[in-house]
Amino acid sequence: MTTKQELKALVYEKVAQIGKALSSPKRLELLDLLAQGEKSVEILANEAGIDKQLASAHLKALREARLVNTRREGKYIFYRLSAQSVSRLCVNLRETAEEHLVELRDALAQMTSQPETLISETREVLLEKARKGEIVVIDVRPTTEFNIAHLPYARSMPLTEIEQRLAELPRDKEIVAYCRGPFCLLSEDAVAMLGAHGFHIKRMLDGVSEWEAAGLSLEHG
Amino acid sequence: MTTKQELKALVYEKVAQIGKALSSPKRLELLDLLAQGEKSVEILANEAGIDKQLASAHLKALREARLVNTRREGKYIFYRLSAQSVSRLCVNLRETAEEHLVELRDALAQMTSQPETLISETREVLLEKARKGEIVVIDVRPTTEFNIAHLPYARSMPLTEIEQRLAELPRDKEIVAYCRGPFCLLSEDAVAMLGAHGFHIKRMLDGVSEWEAAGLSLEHG
DNA sequence: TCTTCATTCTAACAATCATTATATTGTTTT
DNA sequence: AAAACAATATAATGATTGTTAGAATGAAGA
Repeated sequence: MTTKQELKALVYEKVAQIGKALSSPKRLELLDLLAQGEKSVEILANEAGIDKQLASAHLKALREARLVNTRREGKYIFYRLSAQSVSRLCVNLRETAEEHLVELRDALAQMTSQPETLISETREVLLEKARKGEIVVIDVRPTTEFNIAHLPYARSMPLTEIEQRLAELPRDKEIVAYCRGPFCLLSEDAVAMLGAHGFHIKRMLDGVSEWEAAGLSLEHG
Repeated sequence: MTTKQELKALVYEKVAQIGKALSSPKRLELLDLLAQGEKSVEILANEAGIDKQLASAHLKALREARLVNTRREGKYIFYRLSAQSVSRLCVNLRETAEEHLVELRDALAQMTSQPETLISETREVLLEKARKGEIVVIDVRPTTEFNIAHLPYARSMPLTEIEQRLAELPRDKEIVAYCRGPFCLLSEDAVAMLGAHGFHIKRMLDGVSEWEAAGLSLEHG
């Protein structure tokens, strides 16, 4: 028979298993990517900049912690977050890290070349401006990710296509770019590019996870 | 010069550091204890059932992740959570673990000898009943923890003192006991003891962290 | 100085990591 | 159907890191 004390130890062990899953930088990066929608191992490996078998090993750890699920489609295996609560936990972890670790805040500040291009409005104000058409919100992630979920009133404008599609963007309005979240560099690149072409471009750090974790709703499809 | 890619890796590394802090069962137990209020290393070691140098080592890891702070008072060094966001993160981690790991739910169910003594009301209903005096809420943690923070309308009735203080408890009303949280065994013991004496006793799994994380307010002092 | 509380150091052991090589599984071709 | 192929998964490796217990060191108070 298992004593209460042993059960208590077991219970903490299980929670620690989730903690362990969140204790590797690469796994956190994979989770951030998965928060954008389901992806195959190959895509995840490419986007995280690691090789396939390493990605597979990390994904196995995440699967054993039940943070992700899989689905087979032909040769490919698609991974996805097993629930929305997982992305909320990731956001919570990141926010707590940001709150407590100065080095993290410093590194994040260094990642933004032009801090003056960061928007300062609250999410609600931004949403209202977008609704009224006073600003144009562009989603610079790949189209597939946009199609799964995106911010209200956002227009899909993948970083890879921006230069060919400059004509679609207004020159008299402020443009706000966003991407996968505060650690993603896509919107940073978009700001550099559109800024060089003379647009009024700013960026926001939220991705869909952060937006949703703040209690705001997304658009799908 | 550090490239953007290196900064990105650094940033994930820092978040993973928080994850690492949360990846050991003993550290999670220490955090749960600290969520009740500040405690010295010796007290923490005793309550977690480990020796001082091990407690000290784990606390060092938590301190390096900036999840806890210290304060010296004479010979003693008191540790405390560095912010309320830390206990919220712990609750979030535990809830996500509970949601995803069946083994955890099973173990938790086994920890409760009499599942029928678990209350089923929502927090709001319980609060209202306590306000009206329809039930008596008892806090079975040590008095020091009660004094730092406790649930509204709760009465301090440490497990160690219950048997001497039976006369203070009503026999015609439902009594609801709570302790440090869902993994704590104090309220379970209180139910066994008061049940044996013929009281209408139930327990709730919330501790002060869970209560507060649910957006409800606590009483202090 | 002696006692108590806490930390640090050390060393053994266990767990985790990235890498390389090999195996599995399902698809396509013949 | 068998063979070749592509996408993942697993196994084995050495390097690194984490855990733990014991002994030694610090720091404060009596």
